[in-house]
Amino acid sequence: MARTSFQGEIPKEQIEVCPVTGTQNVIAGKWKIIILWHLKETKRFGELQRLVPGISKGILTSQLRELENDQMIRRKVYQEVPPKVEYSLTDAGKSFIPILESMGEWGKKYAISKKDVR
Amino acid sequence: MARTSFQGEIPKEQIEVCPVTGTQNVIAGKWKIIILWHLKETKRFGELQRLVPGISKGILTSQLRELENDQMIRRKVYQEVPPKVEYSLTDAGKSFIPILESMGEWGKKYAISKKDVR
DNA sequence: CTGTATCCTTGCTGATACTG
DNA sequence: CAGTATCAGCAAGGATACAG
Repeated sequence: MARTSFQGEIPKEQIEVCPVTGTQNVIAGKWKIIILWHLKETKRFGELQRLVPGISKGILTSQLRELENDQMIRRKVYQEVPPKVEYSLTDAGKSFIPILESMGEWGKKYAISKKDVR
Repeated sequence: MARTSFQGEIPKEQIEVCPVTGTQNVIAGKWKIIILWHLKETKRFGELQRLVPGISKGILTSQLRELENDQMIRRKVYQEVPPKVEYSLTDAGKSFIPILESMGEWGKKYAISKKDVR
């Protein structure tokens, strides 16, 4: 299968040169973009897991935690039994949605049917 | 150091749900965004290596090849001695620049000074 | 239901040496 | 100058079992 991943963090000097790097550091993570996409509407943990097929609870948790640390999403816990947790976008997260939309539009035009060529 | 990487490719089904995924598959790669950024102007291999501190020839080559396969950049070889190779953006690549600019703007506002918190 | 803890696997990154 | 080939290391992703 084609490789599209990356590992490690980009040095800070690069952020000066190319501010996009800072953004990249936030959205890097295999599922973060998809998660943000779905969180345009507030969703519960279980919903997210269902919406993102193939993701395990552990990974979903870690991605959510990182997004939370980056202040992209908010985590609201309802003290009930059974537990209920809702995730929603922060202002920063919301402000990123237009970029996701742009990326989606671009992807429809250019990124489809290019895979499996290598 | 904080982790921001990811590994593996996102399943195709997800592309239907979230077209951004296709875009993500193209720009994922530790240095691809920086490379595209610099390629707003045509550059030679050596220039790129100098502009992106810390990247090795091997990695730079592989990232360039993947971008080429994804038809984001064009590779022009001058049959000379010593060899000369120029890289430039394709139309698809150029059309992605505005998104990079948006990401840069967003990054300046939201992505700075959030690191090293985890 | 929503996690946490642990271990394992994958494969990208990066370095080095070599080539046209 | 612009690569290619090879190898090693390690971080991220993933699975499973357990917990509040």
